[in-house]
Amino acid sequence: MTSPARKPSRIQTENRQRIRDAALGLFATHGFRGTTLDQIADACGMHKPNLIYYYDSKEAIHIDLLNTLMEEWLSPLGAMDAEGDPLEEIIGYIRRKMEMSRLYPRESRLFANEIVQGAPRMLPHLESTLKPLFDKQCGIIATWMKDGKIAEMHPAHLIFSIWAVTQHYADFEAQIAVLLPGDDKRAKGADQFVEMMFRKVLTP
Amino acid sequence: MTSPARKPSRIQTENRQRIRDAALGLFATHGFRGTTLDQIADACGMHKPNLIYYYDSKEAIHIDLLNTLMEEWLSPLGAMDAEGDPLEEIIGYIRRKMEMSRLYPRESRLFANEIVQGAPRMLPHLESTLKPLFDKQCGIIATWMKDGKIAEMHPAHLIFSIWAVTQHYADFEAQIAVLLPGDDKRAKGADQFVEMMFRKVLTP
DNA sequence: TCGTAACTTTACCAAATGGTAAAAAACTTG
DNA sequence: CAAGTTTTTTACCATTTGGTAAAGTTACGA
Repeated sequence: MTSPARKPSRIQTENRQRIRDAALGLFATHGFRGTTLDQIADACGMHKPNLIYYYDSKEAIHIDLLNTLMEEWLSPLGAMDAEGDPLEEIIGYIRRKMEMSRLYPRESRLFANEIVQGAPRMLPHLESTLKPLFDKQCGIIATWMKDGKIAEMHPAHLIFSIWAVTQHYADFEAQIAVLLPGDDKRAKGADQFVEMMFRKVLTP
Repeated sequence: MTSPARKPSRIQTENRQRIRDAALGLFATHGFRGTTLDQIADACGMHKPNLIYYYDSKEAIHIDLLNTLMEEWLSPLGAMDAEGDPLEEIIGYIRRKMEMSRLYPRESRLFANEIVQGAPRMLPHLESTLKPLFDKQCGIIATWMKDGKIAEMHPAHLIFSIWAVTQHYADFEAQIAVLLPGDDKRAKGADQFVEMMFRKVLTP
């Protein structure tokens, strides 16, 4: 009873992408319930029933977005290499996370919304995809610590604090913009601060 | 044209509180648009029109919540005392923030939702209430640094990182629960990690 | 180029939702 | 306890919203 699953046409690929791009911005700033199909249709210059032609439902768009983006969102974590220099591997990870916060704030906020609200559509994905990767990288970090390459601490909480600090700049940008106006050197100052902070924490 | 503004009756005070309490939990987990008046009415055992008797609109409930809670939410920041011991003042602040993350996760998520979505109903309040306090406390921290009591760094980014790390435990609890199961000693481990981390960062 | 499959548009619908009107009930106070 | 005020309930409404039906249009391979 499953559909033939033929290769999607050029138009299909393009339009699905247009929909995802429009939906990403809207879901990120208004949340799932706060975004309407009409808004998405407007934002990508399509008509509402056309959306449903490409996606079964509003929820299907949301789920597809989460699934599509999760992979690349997590890729920097997996890039931490057990063979590399411990301190530089972690600092490199932090730099990439800061860069992502700046380049992809929509993605950051999409996940922030989802998880703040209890991850109703992502919990299984967290279990199956994030958890194993997380455990593996925690293991690598633990080894580095045992070998005395970096200071000893709870690896999981270390990763939490990296996520918290780096993503904060994307997720809470509205607040930061009020408290630290004059956006010129804000990003640079943030980068420098965060790197200094974690270097200090990680140095044995 | 303003109403007489008589002292609210006992029933009024009680019922407004009931409404706020129910709405807090719902707004925190489903966001503003994701929460319906019917849900709030259900959660506090009242009928929908009764809510409107006490609050002009759904938005009025939300705004009242934000305004009511902002004060106590920020109070620990203001409690940092210029006369106290610098390191212990900041660590004390961090401890209070961790405690609040544990005791009042609903409040934390309410603000997280609001700010992730661009603070549509709170921007003026951030400008008028948070900004002055923030600037003042940044000044105190800067003085401590100049006096060599704690390590030198950008005070604003220091506060951001404290907010990020402490609130992360409330706002992203769903994710943390997946990645670090066995909730027994989680809170204690988090407290110890965060305190260790900032002590290290702040020590000159 | 012709026929068919893929895609788009128009018109529509049922349910959900924020809110109102007004009657009924409960409480307060002289 | 009676009169007036506050609070609660019932019935209702207009709009919004996710989604459908089906006709119309375009793209594309034989």
